[in-house]
Amino acid sequence: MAKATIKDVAEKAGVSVKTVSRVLNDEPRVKPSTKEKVEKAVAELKFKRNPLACGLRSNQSFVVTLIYSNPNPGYIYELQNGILSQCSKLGYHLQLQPCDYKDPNLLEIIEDLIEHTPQDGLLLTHPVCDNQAVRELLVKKGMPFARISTFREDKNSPGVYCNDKLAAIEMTNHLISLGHTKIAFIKGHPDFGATEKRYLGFLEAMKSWDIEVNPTFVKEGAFTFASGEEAARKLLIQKDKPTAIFSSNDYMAAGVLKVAAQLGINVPTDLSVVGYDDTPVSQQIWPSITTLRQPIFELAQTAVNQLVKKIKKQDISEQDIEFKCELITRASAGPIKINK
Amino acid sequence: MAKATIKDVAEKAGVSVKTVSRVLNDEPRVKPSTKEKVEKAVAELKFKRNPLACGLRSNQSFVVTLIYSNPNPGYIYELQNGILSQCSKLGYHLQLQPCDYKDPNLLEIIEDLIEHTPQDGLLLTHPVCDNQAVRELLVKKGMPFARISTFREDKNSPGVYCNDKLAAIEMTNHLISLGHTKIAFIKGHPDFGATEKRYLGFLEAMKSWDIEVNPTFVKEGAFTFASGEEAARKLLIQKDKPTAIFSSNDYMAAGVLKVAAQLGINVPTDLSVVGYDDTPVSQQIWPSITTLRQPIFELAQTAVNQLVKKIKKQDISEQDIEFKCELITRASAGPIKINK
DNA sequence: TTGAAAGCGCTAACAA
DNA sequence: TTGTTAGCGCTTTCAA
Repeated sequence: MAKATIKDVAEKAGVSVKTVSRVLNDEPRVKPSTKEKVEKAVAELKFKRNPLACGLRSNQSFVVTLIYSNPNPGYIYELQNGILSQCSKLGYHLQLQPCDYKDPNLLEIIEDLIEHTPQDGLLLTHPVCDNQAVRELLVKKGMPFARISTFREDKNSPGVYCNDKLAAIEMTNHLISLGHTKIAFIKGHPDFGATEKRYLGFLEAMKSWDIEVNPTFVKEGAFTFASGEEAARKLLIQKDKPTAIFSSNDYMAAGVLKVAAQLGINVPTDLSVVGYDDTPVSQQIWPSITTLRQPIFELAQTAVNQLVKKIKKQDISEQDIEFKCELITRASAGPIKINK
Repeated sequence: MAKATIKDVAEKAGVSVKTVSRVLNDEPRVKPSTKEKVEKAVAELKFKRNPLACGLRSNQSFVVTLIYSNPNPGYIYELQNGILSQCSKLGYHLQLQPCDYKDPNLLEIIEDLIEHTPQDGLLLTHPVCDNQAVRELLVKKGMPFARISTFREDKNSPGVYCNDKLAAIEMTNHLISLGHTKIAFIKGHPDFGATEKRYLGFLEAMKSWDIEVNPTFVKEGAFTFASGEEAARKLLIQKDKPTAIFSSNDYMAAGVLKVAAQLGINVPTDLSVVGYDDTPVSQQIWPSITTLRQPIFELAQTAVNQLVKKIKKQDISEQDIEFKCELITRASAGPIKINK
C-alpha cells in the first residue's frame, strides 16, 4: 500500500490539489461543502501530509530543538515529557541538543546547529538561556526561542520560570513555623541563577520574622551530594549548631543526611533538613526529604506554547510567565525539640 | 545571507549539480581532481545539504525513533546520550516516543507512528522490544529496528543486551567472598525479563558454592522503593535473619536501607545490602550502595550502529551483542561479622 | 472560491 | 567520468 498523496485526495474529492492544500492548512475562503468533501477523502484514504515535503516547500520543519546542559536526569526527563506532550498537540517534533554550558565553543555549536539543521525554534533551559551571547546570536539570526527556568528577563524572547525566591520564603516560613530559629542555609552553585534567588528568599523570610541569620550558618555549596556533605560537616561540628538546615537542592540535602547519620544526629528529632527540586532521591532516602517541587511538566508545556506563538508571529500576551513551587512535606523536617 | 544550495556549489566548482551530489554521497566514479574542487567549494560556501530535500527525494529521513516505556529517568537519560552521540556521528537524528508498555493501544500507536512520521528505523527498549506483536508488526511493515536491553532473541532484528545472569552471579559471589551465606534475594517486577535472569544468576551462584537458599529469604518485589521496603520488613523481622540482601535494583535496595535504619540494624556491619543498575540514588544515599552498572551509553551506541546497518541493508555480523555489567563496590556491603 | 503552473533542494534514471 | 532531465509531495504565486 503506497501512501496516499495529496493528489490522490484531490482526485477522490474531485477538486484540485490546491484546494486540498487549503483545507489542510485551514485557510479561509473554502466553501464549507468543498471542505467537507475533502475532509471525507482525507479520512477515507487515511491521508497524512508528508512533513518533509511541507517543510521543503514552505521552509518550515515543525521541529523545535531543546538545548540543555543540566546534570539532573530527573529534571530533563520530566521536561522532555512536558515538551513532547505539547509538541504532539501542536504538530511539532522535538530534537535534542545536549551541551556543556561552559564549553568555550558553545556559541559556534549553536550557530552551526541553527545554520544547518532545519528547525523552527529553540527551547533553552538554564543556564544556557541566561547566556547573553547566545541570546544575542539567536536574535541576530532571527531564530525564535523560548527560555525555560530562566533568571534573566529578555524583551526579545518569551520565558517561563518558577518563583524561586517565593518558594524559598515559603520553605523558610515552614521551618520557622515548626519552631526553628537557628536555621542554616547551604547555597547552590554560583553559576546558576537559582542559587541567588533561593538564598534571597531565605534571607527575606528570616528578616520578616526578625530572626537574625548567623553568618556561620551560611555555607557555599555546588548542588552536589559531596558539597552538601562538606557544608554539613562544617555546620554540625560547630559548638552552636543549627536545628534546621535548608539545602538549595535535594542532592545536597542527601549529603547532609549522610553526615547527620554519621555524627549520630537524628533527623528530624535533633535536626530538620529540607531540600529543593523534588528530585527522585528525596523519596528514595530515609528520612524522605521535605522539599519544593517545580511544576516542570507544566513549565515545559507552556514554554512550547510560547515558542510556537513566537514561531507563528502571534501575539505573546505575557513575555515571562511565572509558576509557583509546591511545598512537599516529608519526614526530614519536624518541630523543634522543646527540652533541648 | 541565504543558505548555499547544491546549485551554488556546482557553479562555484564549475561542475554540474549531479557531480556535486555524487561527491556528497561518496559515490564511486568521480575523478579525484573533480572531487577536490567540489569539496573546496563546499567548504568555502559552508554548504550543508538540506536534509528535508534529501529525505523527500530519496525517501529517507535520517531519523530514528526511540520507543521507551521505562520509569527510570537516569536510564533513559544515559540511553539518549549514547544514542545521540552515535547518531550525530552517522548523520542521524533522534525522535522520541515515550509510551506505556501496558497500553492496550500500543500496537496502534506504533502503527500510526510508522505510517505517518518519516523515519528510517526504530530503537526499542525493554520491555517494549520483548513484545512479540510489536516485533511482528514492524517486520510486516518492513520497518528496520534494533532491540536494547532485550531478553528475547529474534532472528529478524539485531539487539544489544547486558548479561544479567552473569552479573548476578558476580554479585552473589562477591557477597559470598565477604563471608555471607545467609543471603536474601528480592526479585523485580515479573513483567521485566531482567527479573528472572537476575534471580537465576543468584541461584546459580549459590548452587555453585553449595549454599542452600532459604525459601523464606526470597521475596517478590516490583522494582519500587516501597516494594523493597515491604520485602525488607518481612525479611528482617524473621527470627533467622539474613546477613546480606541482594535487591534486584537500587530503588528496592534504598527501601531496604530505610527499614534497616528503622529497625536499628547497622549497614554494613550487621547487614550487607546490594543493588543493581547504579541508579543515581545509589551514590546519594548513606551508606552508598554496592551495585552493578550496565554500560548503557555503549549499549546505546552499539544499538544505533546495528540499526543503521539494518537500515542500509548491510551485513550484521552478530545479531545479538552482549555486554557485561561492572561491579561497583560502595559502602553498603562488607565482610560478615565474626562474633555474631 | 478555485485552479494551473512553478519550484523548494535534492537525487534517480538515463544519456553522453 | 560527467551532465541532463524529471520529479519526490507539497505550498506559493498568480490567474480565473
